[in-house]
Amino acid sequence: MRSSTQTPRSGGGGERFNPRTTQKDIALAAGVSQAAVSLVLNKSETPSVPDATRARILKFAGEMGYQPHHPARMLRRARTMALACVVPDITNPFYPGLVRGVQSVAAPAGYDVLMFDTDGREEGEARAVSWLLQGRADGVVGTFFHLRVPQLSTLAGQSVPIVRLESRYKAAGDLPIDSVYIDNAEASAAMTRYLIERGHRRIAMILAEVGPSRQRALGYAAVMRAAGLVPDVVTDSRYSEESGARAMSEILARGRDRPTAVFCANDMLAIGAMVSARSAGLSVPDDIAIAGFDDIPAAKLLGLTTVRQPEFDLGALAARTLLERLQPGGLNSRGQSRELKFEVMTRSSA
Amino acid sequence: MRSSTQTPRSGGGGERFNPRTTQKDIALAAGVSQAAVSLVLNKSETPSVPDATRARILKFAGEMGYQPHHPARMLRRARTMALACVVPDITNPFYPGLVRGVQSVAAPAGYDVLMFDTDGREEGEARAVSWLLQGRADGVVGTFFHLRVPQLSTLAGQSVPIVRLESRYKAAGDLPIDSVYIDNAEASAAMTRYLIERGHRRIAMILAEVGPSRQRALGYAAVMRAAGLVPDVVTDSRYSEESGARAMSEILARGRDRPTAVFCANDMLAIGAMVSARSAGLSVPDDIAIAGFDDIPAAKLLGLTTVRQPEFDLGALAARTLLERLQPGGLNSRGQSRELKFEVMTRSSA
DNA sequence: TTCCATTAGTAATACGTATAATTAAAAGAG
DNA sequence: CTCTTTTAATTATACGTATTACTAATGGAA
Repeated sequence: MRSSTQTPRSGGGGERFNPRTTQKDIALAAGVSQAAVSLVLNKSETPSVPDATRARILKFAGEMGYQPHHPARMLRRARTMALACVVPDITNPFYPGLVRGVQSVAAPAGYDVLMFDTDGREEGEARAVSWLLQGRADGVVGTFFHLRVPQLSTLAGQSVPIVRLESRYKAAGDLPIDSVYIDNAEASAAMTRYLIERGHRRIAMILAEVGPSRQRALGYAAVMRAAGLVPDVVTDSRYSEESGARAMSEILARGRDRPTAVFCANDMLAIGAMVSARSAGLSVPDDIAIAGFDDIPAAKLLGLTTVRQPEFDLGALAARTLLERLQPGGLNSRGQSRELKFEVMTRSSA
Repeated sequence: MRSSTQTPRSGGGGERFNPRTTQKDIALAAGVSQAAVSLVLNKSETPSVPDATRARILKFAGEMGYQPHHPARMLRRARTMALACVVPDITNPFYPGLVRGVQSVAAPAGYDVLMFDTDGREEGEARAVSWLLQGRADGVVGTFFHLRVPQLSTLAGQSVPIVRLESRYKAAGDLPIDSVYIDNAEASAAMTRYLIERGHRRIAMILAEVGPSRQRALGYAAVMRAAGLVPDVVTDSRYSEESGARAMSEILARGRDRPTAVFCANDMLAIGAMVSARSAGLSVPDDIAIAGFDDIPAAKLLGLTTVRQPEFDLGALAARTLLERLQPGGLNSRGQSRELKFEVMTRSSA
């Protein structure tokens, strides 16, 4: 019999790292089989294990600091207990808000939240999909600017439910792809009406190339035309401060017949526009009014008039929808599209 | 022989979900063993597999849309290819910045980034540790307000390297626990000197109970005393806007002999303080000057004088440190403490 | 005594992958 | 023609867990 000291397999080179405690180790210590350990650790009632043995196993598990090995569990249970959030840009404070909403529902249900940043580009979204195809999450909350249902169907076809953050109602399909949204066109229309009420006639809109800009532009243009005004749209590439500043400079470069109000497709653009206008020596809102979309935390601080999108609630609703899908049989129903309400937040910038 | 249609095991109940393609499926299709498939897919040169077979395997893998099963890989390789970020509060924009820094290094190296929110409470930090003990990440970048090295050593003892975000130089220990920091006491001293230079004599400081407040208070108090002034500290519970507003109300309630400047332990507190001062009818900086710490994006927009902490670079440095640790033999060296430089950003609020 | 039910477990297997150990066949050396 | 080497693979195993199917021992009923 070899020496029975407690150092299982520490190499000769001064290793000071303990190997992880497994169910096998506990089984050995308690003189039972690994299966017995697994039963005791997982089931609250174990008919086949008497209380004495049960207690012994639990005692050793505690003493040896047992922690279940997550990767092994994922493999065995075919469940990762994780939900993924696919977002275009974590830097945009709208998305951390969304993620918190997801977390607020996921955490109590025992789910982790993973984040994947697509950078708003098609290639990034494609990478997100193949990343998810590797079985990393049980469900996805995602903002996809480029991919449509066909490209997402590979994922949904692998029984990974998806909830998209959309900009309008989406008809149901066969696959477990749901959506949550606020009516972006109507929200945009409401903001445009507000600006017109405030007496503005020349109202420009700054858009980005992708994402919800299309719906937001639709509502704006409809109201403008209905009021006998001419829509005036400037499109820059991204939803960033830089894009907003650039678009605003372009607008200001027009000189005297420039608009009296600028409605930006999101708050990041609006902040960029504000900074640009101020550094051109203009006062907001006296010389030029500015409005945004999303109501990120900074909007309140800056007095930015904007459309409040309930990002936390959208995230929470999306997560709840996913959890329903993950119940037994939850994958069989058709896609749902769930609407939440927006609110026009009137502040000092318009 | 049973029917050999391509529908492996679709239940009778109208299932429309494909099972995932595994190496075994490819092996079957290509008429080789699973091991051959694994070799071809993982090694760029396979002496034992001729080019023809290799090509056939790759062709089938492509056609069948093979994606490696991440959980199985984690189990087999004993590597998760993920780094964890443990943060007190994702809502504080300092931390998304840190996370982006981590991602900027992790992603090119093939690592995912997981986020865990401790809510700044000891219990949350403990939960983070046991979560990590389940083998979910290969390394950790963490901000721990409560846990000290002994509590973290279980993790480090499991060969999970840790990089702490610290507020000062930390002496090396035996375990693979490193730290990155800016000299918080010195940064705080610099800001205090700046406020004194600007003519302030009655300077208060708003602190939170935990975290870097101690070091920041130290630098402030030292400079105040050296200038023959009396340190004046108000401590609230958290690093939040609400705490800042509450502390500021308390200060303003003092009436006429209130301070002329308030230095807040971070920007969230400072923003709360600003809002509170303004809603009390005071002008910033004319009636009361306000300074913060961190330089979150909103600080620039609001004109908040603050200490710039290079959060992105801190995250990137932390991630690089982890990746070094994850190289073979990287766990054997002693803990390092790496310093980055701060900068006092003077804006309109002070 | 024989049979069955209960008690208290254990052995075996599967999840998908990576890799070490092994082998069968073909090619070349002597 | 035999022996060795190379080629082209295969088989077996392990990672840690969960679960199904099985078994050995005991106790009581008929």
